[in-house]
Amino acid sequence: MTAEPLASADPEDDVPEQIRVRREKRQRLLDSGQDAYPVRVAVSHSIPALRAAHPDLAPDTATGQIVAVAGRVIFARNTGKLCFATLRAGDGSEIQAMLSLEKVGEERLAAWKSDVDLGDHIGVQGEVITSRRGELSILADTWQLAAKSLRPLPVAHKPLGEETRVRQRYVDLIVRPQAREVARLRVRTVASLRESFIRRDYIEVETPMLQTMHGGATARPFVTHSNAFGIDLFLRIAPELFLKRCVVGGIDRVFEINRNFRNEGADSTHSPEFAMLEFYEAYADYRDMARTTRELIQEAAIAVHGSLEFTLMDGTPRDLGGEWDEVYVYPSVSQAVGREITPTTPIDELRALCEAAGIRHEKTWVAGKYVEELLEHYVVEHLVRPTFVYDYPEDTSPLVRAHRTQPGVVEKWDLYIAGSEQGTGYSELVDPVIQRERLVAQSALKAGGDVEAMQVDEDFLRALEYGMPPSGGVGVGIDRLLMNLTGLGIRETILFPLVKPE
RNA sequence: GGGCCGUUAGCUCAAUCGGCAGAGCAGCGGACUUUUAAUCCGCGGGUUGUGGGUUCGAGUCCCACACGGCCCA
Repeated sequence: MTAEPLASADPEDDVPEQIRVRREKRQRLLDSGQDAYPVRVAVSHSIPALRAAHPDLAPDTATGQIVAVAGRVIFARNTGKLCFATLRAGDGSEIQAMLSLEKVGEERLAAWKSDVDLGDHIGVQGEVITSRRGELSILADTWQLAAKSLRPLPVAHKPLGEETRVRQRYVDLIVRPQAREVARLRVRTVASLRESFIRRDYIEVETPMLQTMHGGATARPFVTHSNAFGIDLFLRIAPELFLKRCVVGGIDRVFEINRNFRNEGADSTHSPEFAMLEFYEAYADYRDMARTTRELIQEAAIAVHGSLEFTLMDGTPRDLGGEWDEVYVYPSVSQAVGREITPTTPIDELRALCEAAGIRHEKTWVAGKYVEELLEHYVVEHLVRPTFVYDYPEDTSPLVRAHRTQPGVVEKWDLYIAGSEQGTGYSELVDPVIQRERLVAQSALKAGGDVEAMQVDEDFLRALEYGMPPSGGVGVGIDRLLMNLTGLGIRETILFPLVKPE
């Protein structure tokens, strides 16, 4: 991949000065028989390993240990006969390289000054020492370029603009230690979830991302096309219907952590593609699932912060400890509006309450939708501690089982942390006849133009007809969970969020 | 979808009433054997998001578009 760029595509004189200078340095190296991108550079120790091996050497110590290390030059201070450079490794750890005239000789010192720029990867071999100021350093006997950087790094001490951070995450990762930390935090969170599931005898599965029917949630899907089958396919909006097929098949405890795609707006809390955890457990109900969900999140918090009480990156304290609060939809709305609201409250009355509260509404709404909006307006925004909100209206939850004692209510909870939705859990609807009725009703909405309504998935219904054991199911947004564990925006927790092309 | 704000050097940002487009860092040349955002001397670096318009003169005013941010729906 060494082809010269087309002159017309990238005229040499139309390139910023600093890039031109670096290209010239690369060419000069190649012309003199050196390699700007060698296939291999000797490394005997990682930077973090050396740091760990020498935690507190006294200033001006010579260890006698000869090592070879490599890293990216993120800082350089050249003096006449002694040069300093800070090398950074991928994990963010740093070590200083010192290049002296005495050790490397006149030619290599001059080459260092003329060839090496901030951002270059280099390798140095030499003795592990500490400088007079006590900085752990490699006093180089030799050095070589490991990879030439053709673009200047941004200023290390001014925060990079948000758009550049998102569009050029690789640069963000180079210059901002916190960006790398977030990437590692995500892995720790997901690993903790997996470990928690394994301890509970759950099995992880991967179900289709490309689906012939979209279902399992109400959301507008992305549509794509299969040339082989000659049909349109949907990118999944949820794995739910396949995970339930698993439970029918006898995978009694099943979970999946994977991407969902929803063809909807993108803002500071929504991404068109997002990571989702769903899990299902046979012979559990929604209360069992709430307990498991709390434990999973608490275990993740311990894995990430070492404690259930921690401070977010923006300084806000958060406490996920103990049992979590519980509230109930109809009683809490009743209390907020000052009169009893039930599943039989006339829709006109609910609409009037919404109007009185200044809630925007639409004529097509079912009664339960008004109740949920009142809930959101009066109750949810004030939930600070983690809270399970129980027992939702039946007409807004087509896949959920009816409450075992209360008519018009389903066995569903939403989990809120600091006022934002973190997850949802159900006692699943497993009666195939009722499920069919609900899906048929959904498809009628779809025929009426509702792009978010579900389709009648005959194969899913057939699976249910074989008999699905009573089960609980939960969905937890992974990106949301990371936001709740860190205080970051969604564009920070997702490494490469979707952005419009430049 | 609507409203408001923004887009200037590699990066972060200035530029008064419409009057020579600037700073810090980074870069280039020079000095310096213990620096930590080194210091000192000198020097370059711009299609001011794109396209129109007004004007003797536009980064600045007007229109359209693109991208981004905030608020509303």
